[in-house]
Amino acid sequence: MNEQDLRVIKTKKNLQLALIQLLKEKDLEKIKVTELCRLSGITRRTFYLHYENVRKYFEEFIEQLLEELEQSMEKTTKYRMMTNQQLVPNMIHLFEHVYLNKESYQFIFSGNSNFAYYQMFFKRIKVIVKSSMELMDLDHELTDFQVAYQANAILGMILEWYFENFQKSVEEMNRLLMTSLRI
Amino acid sequence: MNEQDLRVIKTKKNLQLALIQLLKEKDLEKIKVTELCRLSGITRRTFYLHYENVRKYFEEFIEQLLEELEQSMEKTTKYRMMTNQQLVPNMIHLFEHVYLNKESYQFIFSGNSNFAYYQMFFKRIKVIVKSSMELMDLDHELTDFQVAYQANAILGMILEWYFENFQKSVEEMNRLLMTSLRI
DNA sequence: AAATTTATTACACAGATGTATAATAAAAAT
DNA sequence: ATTTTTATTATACATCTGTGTAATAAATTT
Repeated sequence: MNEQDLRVIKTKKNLQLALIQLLKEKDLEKIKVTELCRLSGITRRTFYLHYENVRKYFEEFIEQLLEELEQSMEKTTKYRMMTNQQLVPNMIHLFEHVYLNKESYQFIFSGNSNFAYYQMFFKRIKVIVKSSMELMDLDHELTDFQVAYQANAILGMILEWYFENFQKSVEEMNRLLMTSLRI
Repeated sequence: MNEQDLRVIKTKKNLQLALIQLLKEKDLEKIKVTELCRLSGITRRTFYLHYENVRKYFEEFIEQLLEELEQSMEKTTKYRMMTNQQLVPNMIHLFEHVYLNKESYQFIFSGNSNFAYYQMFFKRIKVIVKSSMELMDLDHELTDFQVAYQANAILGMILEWYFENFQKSVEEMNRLLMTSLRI
């Protein structure tokens, strides 16, 4: 499959439009390949030529989010390095990114979602947190478990935010993260 | 449905035996209701009279694990309260419980698993961590987000342990948790 | 603009899901 | 021990999944 081929691009665009619409209407687990294809006007056979199953399709969808998330977190680290300042709430861009992509996170964190998606976040945030921790704590030797601890702690706050239906503001979340980091 | 009814008990027992066997043979997502029923000698109709779908069935299975997990974590807190000692590695019983139930956790944390199962752990550990934090830090006012942070941090270590295929010993995990708690 | 490549379709099939209905058999209540 | 209750079964049906094959049409290459 040539991802540059106009036909492929068109197919995937139609598929994504259908997905976004269906996500507004119904639960993740209720979205069938059949329906996705009917709505996007492609045949099921075409879908299966691209993806093994629905989960693999969503993973591609999520990969796009991860790119953005990475950029927003690196923004924070880079700024700290350049100005050599201590971390303050308005330097954090993570929650801003999450809030802007609320709808997507709403389906990723839903109970019907697949654990593989969460793992994608866990793994990516670990990489980011690790390089950030290494830059800040040059003297300490870091284990993978300390990184996993910190990375998942942050994910815990996002998850809690999701459970509270994103009621707290981005600024409030930034402040809350700071208090936990200082404990 | 009367859960005490001998017929129900028999049905569920047969189902669980079939599940455990199938989990050894194949991936979680590959286990079909049809197969589960064929192996346990019950009809598919009976299965659906008890559970909405496979996920709901697993949730019941996991609930049993959560009971044990809760007890092992409370053991730690209670001992601390009684002896009024500072937390030391050999007081932690959490990882011991996880290790003993390795097989179960292996399927809960697999990529094919459902995020709902993880959420069950998240929610339960939050409750436990909260009461533990409140007992220790009587002066501080706790937000749900601080609790979520700590609870998920611990889950992060378990998750990392799973990814490393439980190579580290229970004692090592206890020590590793201590270092992260002190950061 | 014509030839070539290849993504998409149309159609078909075995097996799975989820649900409905009446018949049956096993347990509980009397 | 008999009656009553109800969990389980047998059977059937519409819909969905995942895959195979040959025909078609759209894009790329020449």
